[in-house]
Amino acid sequence: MLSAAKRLNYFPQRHARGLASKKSNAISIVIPYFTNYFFIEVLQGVQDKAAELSVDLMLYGVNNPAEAELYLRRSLHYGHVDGVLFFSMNFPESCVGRFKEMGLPVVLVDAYHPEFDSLRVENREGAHTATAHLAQLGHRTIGMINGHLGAQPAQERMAGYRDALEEHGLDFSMDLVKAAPRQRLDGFNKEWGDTAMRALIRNSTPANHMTAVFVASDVQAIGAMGAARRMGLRIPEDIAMVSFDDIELAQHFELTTMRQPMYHIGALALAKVMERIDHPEAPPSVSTFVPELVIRRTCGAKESRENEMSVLHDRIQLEESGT
Amino acid sequence: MLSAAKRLNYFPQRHARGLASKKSNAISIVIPYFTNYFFIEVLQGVQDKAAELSVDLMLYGVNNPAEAELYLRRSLHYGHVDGVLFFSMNFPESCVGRFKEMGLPVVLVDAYHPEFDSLRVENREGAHTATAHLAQLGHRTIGMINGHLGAQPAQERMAGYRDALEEHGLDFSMDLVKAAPRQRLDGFNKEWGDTAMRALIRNSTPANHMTAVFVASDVQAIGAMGAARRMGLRIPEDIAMVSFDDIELAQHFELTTMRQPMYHIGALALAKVMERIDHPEAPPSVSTFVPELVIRRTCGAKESRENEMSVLHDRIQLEESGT
DNA sequence: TTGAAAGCGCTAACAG
DNA sequence: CTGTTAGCGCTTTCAA
Repeated sequence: MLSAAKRLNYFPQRHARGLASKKSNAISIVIPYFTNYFFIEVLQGVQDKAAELSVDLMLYGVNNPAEAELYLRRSLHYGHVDGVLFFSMNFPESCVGRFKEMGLPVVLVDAYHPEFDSLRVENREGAHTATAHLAQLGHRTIGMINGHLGAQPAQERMAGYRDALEEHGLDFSMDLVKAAPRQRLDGFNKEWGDTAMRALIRNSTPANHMTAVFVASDVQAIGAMGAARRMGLRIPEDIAMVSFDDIELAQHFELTTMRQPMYHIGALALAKVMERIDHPEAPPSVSTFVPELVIRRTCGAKESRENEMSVLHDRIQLEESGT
Repeated sequence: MLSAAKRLNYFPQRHARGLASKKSNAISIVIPYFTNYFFIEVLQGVQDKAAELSVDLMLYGVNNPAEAELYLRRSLHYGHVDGVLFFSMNFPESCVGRFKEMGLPVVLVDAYHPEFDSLRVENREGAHTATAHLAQLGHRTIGMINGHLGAQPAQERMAGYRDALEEHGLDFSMDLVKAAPRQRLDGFNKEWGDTAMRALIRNSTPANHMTAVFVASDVQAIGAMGAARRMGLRIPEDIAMVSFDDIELAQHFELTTMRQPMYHIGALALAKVMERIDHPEAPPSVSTFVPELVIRRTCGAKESRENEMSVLHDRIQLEESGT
């Protein structure tokens, strides 16, 4: 007879069920700066996948590194979450052991640790492609606007930039690289793009005339374009530019940029934790996304084969590697 | 002796505590389109306040009206949440009774219902101010680019637009209003801004020449500016424009716009649910924010007294009204 | 197969 | 004031 009552408008009580079954059907997501357009688009992917699988999402936005650790510990101890998605930050070494002991699944997004599943973007390769594109267009003095070097993506993108310069026999010099100081969003914001661009333009001498710049993110590129305009320089005629991310706005600004399948990354990240929950013993897997060059106006390459017509064709390499 | 063990690295188990105490220390937030810049900024406020008060946030992004109701019911039945923040949608009448019965606190943001706490933005008054500003600048034919009329803010903003026209002895005509069809983000997106602007410009005749437009949101305004530029019209010289929201990007585009204190709204919303949890019997309260005109470039008013210098001075009227 | 009983780890109410 | 105990509403296990 109880089952009869259950049939109609009955929902299990979450805490009771959680206590008894030791499962919560929720995932916590620890993410920096979700005010950043990049993360928004990733979040959308996570959210849609979560809805599809009916898992609840606990949102922890972290505004500084200390908070990240706090939220991780909370996710652990509360035991209220079946897994965690950890975004774009260095996973604190101090937490590795505890997560392993408790068997709490973690998937790192845009980050890496040998002990956990991860979902990486080939920042280095992407930056290389971007810079090489500029070099192939004939530019000999290519600057770079970067984020704070404490951020892993910033380091990787600089490495790729450097690779490309070397490959094309161009000199690398920190005079041409404007890395952000520690600041809001690790410098991945319009303001730093603006400031850095002005500095780059001021530094440019007739002897060493900068004609192109690789910008580590689209948001910075937007700021940089503003700065160039105000200083009377045209993009791409005076300074060619390629950036990174391909956020929604990139199209509006006609940015040539390295596309990251953000929505897709988010969705896959969620799918991965769920998978890991079901198969705790599988060896850590790493999925790698390689960003794609999308040619629009800012790079000055008129002839564009891929251009807007390019279908979003995520080249995903999935390599499962044993422990 | 147990208390000794508790002292060191002990965290209560969430579900056990929840079961026993019937409290979860979590709030669910039901929000549409969080991919919209407006909501992002609000969310940031909610999140920061939540961190401050150590409450957890369950994120439910709704992509269509049916989902909203689903998530509400889930929040209710699961009993896993101490309150809910409901954003910018019509609160389903079918849920009112159940929330009241269960005594689950709700606060509506940018929405209204007599039974619940709410936190409203004076859309109508804001739209009025925006349109009146244009009229005072001498414009006689002022168009409007709006979102989908099913959305409450869209209706209210149109009403305010209409008020201002009447007040200045100008004719209201649906020929001058481009309301979005039902679509992504209720038409509050760049694409609709673009489309609507083109339509408005095409419709403009020498006899009835549109010289200004009130745009219901900044994002749409960005699209609209693109359209105008492509059609060879200058903003503000050929078409003056004022929009709504004052998202971060508004500054970059030099939009004259109605500022809403989004971060503040988010933070206050969270504070309100917490307050309501502690005082379930207090009569529903409604807090009203009135948007402020921020004069930048797009309206063509060269002389700007307020301008960028205007301090963010949220005029908040708090009127507590009995049931 | 179906139904009763024993916890899950806490909090709250109660007794000492 | 401190220590003990009875549930909270489920799932799981075990007996019928």
